[in-house]
Amino acid sequence: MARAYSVTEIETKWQKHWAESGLYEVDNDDPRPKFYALCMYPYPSGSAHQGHVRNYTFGDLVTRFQTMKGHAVLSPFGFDSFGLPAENAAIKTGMHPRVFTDARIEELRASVRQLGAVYDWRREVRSHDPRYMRWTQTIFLKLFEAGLVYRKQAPVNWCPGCSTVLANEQVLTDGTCDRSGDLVEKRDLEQWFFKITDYADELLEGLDGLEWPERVKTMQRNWIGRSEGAEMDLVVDGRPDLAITVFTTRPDTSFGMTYAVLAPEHPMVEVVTTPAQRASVDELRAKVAGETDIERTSSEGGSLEKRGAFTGAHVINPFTNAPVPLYIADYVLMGYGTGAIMAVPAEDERDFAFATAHGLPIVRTTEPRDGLPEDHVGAYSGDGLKVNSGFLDGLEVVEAKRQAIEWLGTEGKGQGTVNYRLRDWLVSRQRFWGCPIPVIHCESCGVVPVPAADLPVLAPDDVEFTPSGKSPLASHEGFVNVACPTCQQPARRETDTMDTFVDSSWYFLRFCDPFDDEAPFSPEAAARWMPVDQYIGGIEHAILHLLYARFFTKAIIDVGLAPGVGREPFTRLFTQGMIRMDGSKMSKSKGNLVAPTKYYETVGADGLRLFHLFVGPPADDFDWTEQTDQVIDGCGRFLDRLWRLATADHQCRPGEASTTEDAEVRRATHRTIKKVSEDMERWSYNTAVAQLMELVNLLTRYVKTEGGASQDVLDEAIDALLLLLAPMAPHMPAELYERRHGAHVHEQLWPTFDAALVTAETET
RNA sequence: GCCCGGAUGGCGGAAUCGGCAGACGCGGGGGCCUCAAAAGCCCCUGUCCGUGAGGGCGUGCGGGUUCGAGUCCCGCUCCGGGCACCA
Repeated sequence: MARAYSVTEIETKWQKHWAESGLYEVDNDDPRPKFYALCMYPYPSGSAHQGHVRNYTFGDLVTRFQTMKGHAVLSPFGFDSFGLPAENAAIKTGMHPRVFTDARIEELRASVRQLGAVYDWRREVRSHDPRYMRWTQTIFLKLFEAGLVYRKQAPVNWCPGCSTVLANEQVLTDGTCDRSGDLVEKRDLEQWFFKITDYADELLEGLDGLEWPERVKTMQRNWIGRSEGAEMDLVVDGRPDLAITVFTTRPDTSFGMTYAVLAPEHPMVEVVTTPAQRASVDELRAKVAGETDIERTSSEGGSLEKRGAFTGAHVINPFTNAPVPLYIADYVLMGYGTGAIMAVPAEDERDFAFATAHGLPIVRTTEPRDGLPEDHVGAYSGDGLKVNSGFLDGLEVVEAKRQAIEWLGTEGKGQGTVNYRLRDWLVSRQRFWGCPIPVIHCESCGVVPVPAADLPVLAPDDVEFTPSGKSPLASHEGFVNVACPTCQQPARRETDTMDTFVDSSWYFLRFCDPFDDEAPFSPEAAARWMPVDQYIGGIEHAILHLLYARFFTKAIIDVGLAPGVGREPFTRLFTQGMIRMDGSKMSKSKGNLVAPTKYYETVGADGLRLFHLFVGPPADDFDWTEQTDQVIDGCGRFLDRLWRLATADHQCRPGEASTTEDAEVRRATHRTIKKVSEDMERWSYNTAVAQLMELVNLLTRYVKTEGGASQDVLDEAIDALLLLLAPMAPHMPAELYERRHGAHVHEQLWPTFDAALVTAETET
């Protein structure tokens, strides 16, 4: 499309100006009130795609808007530059991951500049920079010394495609890897963990005070999965020395326990199974061992009879002293609670189904006040009064729970307890392109931290990237063999690297003080800028990154590295919608990217940015369709109309407003300032753009009025338009404002409106 | 199964606190300008009846509250997302 002005010339000119003027570089002693605006730092995958454009358009808008509102805005940029794609490229092409990554960073940085987005580039942080790695490793060791990092042998998620273990959070619901899509296997391996479970309660409670999308908070709550209940010991009948601990959220139903169940992997299975039942128990255990989690948890997992087996043993119900049979069943999971349950078929759906299939008794312990309906079948898990429950009879469920727990404590048979779905964070990865875990294994001294003076531990460059499925680090003798820092005897270096989510769990703190070479950051600098006032990113990080970063911030404070810093890092979170094309997410892997580049030549970065703001609510997904190019052209047309309006030689009357039309235009101008200001605060950019379009439409008619427009009224309106548009589509307003006033639009204060002019004329 | 969202013209969407439904844009139709086209400018564009003035209907479906409901309440349908043998 033909444009009213020279897009490329103007955009290049202003991008150069912003880079050179230092307007968006802020120092830590800046006297203005602070505002920390942050987009989630990207994995450098090459030139920016539409998802980036959308993200950085929002972020840049916030930065420029808050600057015009008089804030010192910290707006940094960096790169989450460790990760698997670079290593896979190395295996494929032989190119070192650093060379590959640095080139991708260069591309992304350039294309972000082309968008007209402004940052304090002096503060750039890259995960793989030794100056950053040093502090990632320092923090790791601080957490290690504080007991928040530990090593243990555990059944872990192994992704064959990535040749490494994964955190629970990286395994999708269907049991596949969130990166490669491969089916994840269980392997028993010695691995490194962060004790995120120590923070489960704080991570849960902290959510209440955050201005985050409700669904993100809900997802985190579900993921943490807190449930209150009780643990109690069930003594094995005839073996007073043996007891099985079970967890229940319904201790009030204990009198209705008619059997108990162990997870097939439970260590007690071996001990209690009678010779007569050995065969059927082993058969079920073998079946379960051969199944993936999906097969096991699928509801079509076979008939219920086949999914459980009697162990031959009985356990004593502590409330009734009666023995009940002990089963194993695949519906009880070793990974949750104690791996064993008391079964109350009358008040639990799964227990009911299992009891029915195995002919086990069902004893009701809760009656709703109005009784159960005649046709009621199955379990009843609602409120009511206790029956068949000894000393609990007649009590409400809540009170019965309390008294049952109290009784367990008095009798020494159990206690109230809380269980979480959240597991500790598995952070070790058997990969090369990540931050090395800075410890040394010594036969006599055990696990020895690398001394601070020797940090950072860097991976050697002379390694071979072969598709062997093994980390190049493990086979590099020069890297592995090292003297123990404590006893000087030959020792071996740890060859695992950290999950890249560790890097992204503290980068926002480093941005506050990125030049510090004495510490990860100075606590004063972090306290000055933190928390992030507006965090912007994709919904895909709702659990992983956002949960880890919250945990890390708290842990860093608790090990003494960040006194005075708030415990919640992100006050306000905005999650932008996805861009879809043909029904699936627009992404490099789907191969359905629409490169932004071609639009820079037609409608410019301004036009493309305006499109992303205008297309719909920022939080909603949108579909890239055949119509999209026409809408983008429409945004370019709007910019043209404004350009012509501001530059054409209109036949104007000099001086102030005098006609009805003048008054109407003045009112419209001030209403627009009010509306756009409000819309900016509430993330309603699509309506803000619409409001600007309305004013341009009105002015287009106004300059054609009989007798001419008032020069003052027109100037006021056009200046307002340029100021309001400046955070959204920054180049063109910068150019016009300079031509009109010889000043920089982004250095002006955000316009205010005259309250007397915005009250609509009342009609009945 | 449980928990969140959502459903408005041909399309994307607007209506912020219960007060003119459809702002703004795209698409479509007509006109001006032009030798012609592009660009630009102007007008129309929910739907049905009517030549017209005008009128009927209309925010997924069925009820309700209210002077007044896209918006609030009750009961559904469909779509999207999250969680899911979690004891």
